[in-house]
Amino acid sequence: MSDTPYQPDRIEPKWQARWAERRTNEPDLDRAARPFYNLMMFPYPSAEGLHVGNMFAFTGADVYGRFKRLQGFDVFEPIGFDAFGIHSENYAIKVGVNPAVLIPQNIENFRRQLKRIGGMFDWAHELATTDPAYYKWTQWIFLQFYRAGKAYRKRAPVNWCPSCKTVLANEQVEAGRCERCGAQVEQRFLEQWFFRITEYADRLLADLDDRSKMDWSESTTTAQRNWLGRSEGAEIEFPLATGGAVRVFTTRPDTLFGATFMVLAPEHPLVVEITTPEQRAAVEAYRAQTASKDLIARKVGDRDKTGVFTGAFARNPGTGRMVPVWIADYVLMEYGTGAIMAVPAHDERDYEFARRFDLPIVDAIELEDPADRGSLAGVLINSGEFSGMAASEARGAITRWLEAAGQGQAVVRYRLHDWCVSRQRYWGPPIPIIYCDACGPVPVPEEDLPVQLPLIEDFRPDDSGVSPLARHEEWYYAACPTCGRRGRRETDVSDTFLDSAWYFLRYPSTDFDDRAFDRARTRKWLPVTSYIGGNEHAVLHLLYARYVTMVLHDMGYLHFDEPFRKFRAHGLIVKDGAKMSKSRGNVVVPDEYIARWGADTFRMYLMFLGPFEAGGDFRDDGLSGPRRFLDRLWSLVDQAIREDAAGGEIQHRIVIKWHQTKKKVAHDLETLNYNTAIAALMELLNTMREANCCERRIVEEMIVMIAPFAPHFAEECWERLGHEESVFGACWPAWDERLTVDETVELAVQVNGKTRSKVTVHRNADEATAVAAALEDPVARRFLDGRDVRKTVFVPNRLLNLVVG
RNA sequence: GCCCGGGUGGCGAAACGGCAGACGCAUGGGACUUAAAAUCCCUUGGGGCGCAAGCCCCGUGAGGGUUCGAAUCCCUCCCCGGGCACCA
Repeated sequence: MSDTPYQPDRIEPKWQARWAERRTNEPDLDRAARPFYNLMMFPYPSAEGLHVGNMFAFTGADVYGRFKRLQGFDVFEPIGFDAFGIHSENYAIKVGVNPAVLIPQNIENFRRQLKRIGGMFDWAHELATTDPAYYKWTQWIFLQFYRAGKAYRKRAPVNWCPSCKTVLANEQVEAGRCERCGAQVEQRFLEQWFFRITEYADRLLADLDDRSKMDWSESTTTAQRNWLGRSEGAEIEFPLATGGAVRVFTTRPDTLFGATFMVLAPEHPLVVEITTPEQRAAVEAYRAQTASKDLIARKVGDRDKTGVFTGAFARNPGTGRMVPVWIADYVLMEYGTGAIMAVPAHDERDYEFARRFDLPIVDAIELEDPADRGSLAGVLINSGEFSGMAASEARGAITRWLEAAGQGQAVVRYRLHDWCVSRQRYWGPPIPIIYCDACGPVPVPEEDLPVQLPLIEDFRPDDSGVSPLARHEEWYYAACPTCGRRGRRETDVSDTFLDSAWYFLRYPSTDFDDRAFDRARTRKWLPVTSYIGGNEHAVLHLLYARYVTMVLHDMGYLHFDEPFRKFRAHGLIVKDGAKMSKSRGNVVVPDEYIARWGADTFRMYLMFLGPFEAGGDFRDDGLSGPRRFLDRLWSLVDQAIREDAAGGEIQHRIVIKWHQTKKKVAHDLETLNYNTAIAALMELLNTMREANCCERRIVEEMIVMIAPFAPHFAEECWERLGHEESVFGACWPAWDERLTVDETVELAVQVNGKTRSKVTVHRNADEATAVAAALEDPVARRFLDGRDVRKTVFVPNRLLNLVVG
């Protein structure tokens, strides 16, 4: 009889259609017995379509979900689209088509691609952040924050292009210039909305160490810790000669006696007050110069120290001496108190500044290594009563001394800033606030949500200096919800990161339009069981999602305060050793590969090319290996059906390999070591072929084990093997622990640490038995060369090391 | 500058401190073919000895260290990728 060849073109559409028809991938969200929420970071639907990096990430997450399903969990694997934001808006501006028209086309294309790779997505719960039914609730969340006092308005700098007369996002500033017109970008101050995330800094930090709440990749928690940037130190008052005082923050109170001058941020409010008349002109000029630099240039630009003396002096509370007060742009208003005590002897930046302006440098610590100015170690000198004390001890001692004198206190600072959620853009959810001349800012009543983003023809920013939304008068003017008089809508939209900070809460409840998340559904499915995504979101997205969850928990909406029980970051895919980019011309277009090889082979290859959490190198010539494997496995299924060899005697070594493989594949899937799981399956197949074995029990279990990687292939083989139900209704094969080990083992025999021979002994043979076997082995004897064995090192079932003199 | 990853055959990569190079790609050779493709079998880290079975030496970015034993642990350094970046 002639066998059917493996034809992915035929079976992949067949199974995709059947999954949709039979709702194979839609768990019963209300009655699931063993819920498992398998989440992956939803994509931004670009015009280019899914790239190979997305495919890699989604496939890896899908493999895990399918594995959990085979282990008997009710897996909910939703997908959606993060479709608002600057990328879409810029692209829309470039091609001159409204994003509201473009985005649905892109989503349609993404949906097609996601179906094509065979993801186990529950399409019944798809969402898009641009859908009014979704952003209604994004706006609702904003209002909850506003009511709870967690959203507030403040003036904050933005990048301003004086030529285009518009606000620029950081991405639109290139080397200090507007990416469109090339004009020098400036800072402008606008009233913007902020979320008080800093209030939660200590909790966001503390949970990172709580394994019961967060099983996360170490690299990700480290990134968050650094971003939160906790530092312990002191605030110290330096009394001004003219009255009042400058408060500084320092992490090094032990260096107080070395503070020979002070520096304020140029925008520090005290500057105007303290500047002497002689210095006024210079100070004003410097302040103007700083303001003209854009936000990025100031931070990243050239680091030559600049600054101006204010003419004022303040008293160092340690030494009692008067020190000059300067302003300089290396001191940032948004950190600490916006002012520092400068200790040039023990801080690299202060040192540079002192050298540049010829300011005094006084050692406060005897350094062991004078080159290492910032060292925390050493003994205090020139420090009055503290001289002779270890620096580590002095940090607390000087702080306590200042506290007693009412001139300072211990404080903890974070580098985390409050979250600016305002965007002066078109393509986002309008912030649901109406400004009324009589009542001030008034929240839009919840029953009036969503505040729909109007479809306007001219969505581009123009030189009028106002948001495109403000030009749309019938939208812009709205009745004040409090007094009914004519008010103006907020024209800022909210940050895309707010959309993505809660989407996982929405998925299980997309079928409810009267609540953001249903209480029972949420209780059943959340927090998320497993979350997989890129480490590029290690800080912003993951931190904002944690924060929003915590706030909603504290308001009583959620029963948990950490959203992602387990998080794993996938690696990066490069092509032929280099990062993919259009300019290099090495971008992999996944559709072409899928068309040529089939989705299953493509998935297998992506999972095989390297460890999932490390990523790997995509090579065109790598796909043939996994494809050959599937072809051979297909033939083995044919053979199993043809010969119907079931229940017969199986060679012992095959039995061992079989059970070892089941154990290893399960373990490797759990730890996301997909590449070695596939290798183990290849080994088992090779063993079967060598022995010409097509035992049905083994073949069937191989099909179940390959199913997470090659779901269409597995379904088709499963059907051909006579099963009517989906292979995903099967159970993950159990293994017998006793059969994963052989009764005899090969022991490596080393002489003086070098492997020289092998001996076969019984499993768990003791040392005496092993030594006896080794001493009889001719090869080992040759190396012993008649010398006495002085010592032996024995590792049961592994090796024996004979040490001779 | 700081913080994370990495550096192993021709290539992608394996390896609880215990036989380095599993698995795959690509080589080279052979079988089957009129032929090619596909398929199947064998070969393949480098160097050396041997007619042969086989044997020896070297080898995981560099240099030190710990250990009976190091790709793996420790120290110093070099290179690559990613992130943060004047955070007091």
